Amino acid sequence: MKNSFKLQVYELVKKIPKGKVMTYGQIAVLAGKPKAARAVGNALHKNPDPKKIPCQRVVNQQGRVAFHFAQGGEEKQRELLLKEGVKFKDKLHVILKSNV
DNA sequence: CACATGACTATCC
DNA sequence: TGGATAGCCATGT
Repeated sequence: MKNSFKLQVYELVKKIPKGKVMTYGQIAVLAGKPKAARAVGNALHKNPDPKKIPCQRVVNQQGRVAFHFAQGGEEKQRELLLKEGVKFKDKLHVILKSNV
């Protein structure tokens, strides 16, 4: 296994542009498995390179951030994302799309 | 190889 | 609208 599904997830996550966030489902689709959102989260859960993988830019369908389990400073990451241009609806909820 | 686990999503009540 | 349940997929033991 050289190109495991999770490896693709890492690549996709690392390719997330600054000031933007991706949902697990979206990443799963890009990886080729629209239903593998769980596997995506699992892949990030292993997170071999949390310093290189902006898992904080990866949120769930609700827009809820997941870095609660990531590098440990959720508030710090929140400010970091805010600096990048990511707007937060709430402390743990980012604005994915203005779908009102 | 089979079972158990997990940072999800969609559907139902 | 919100909580609970079921379904799907990959990884690790």
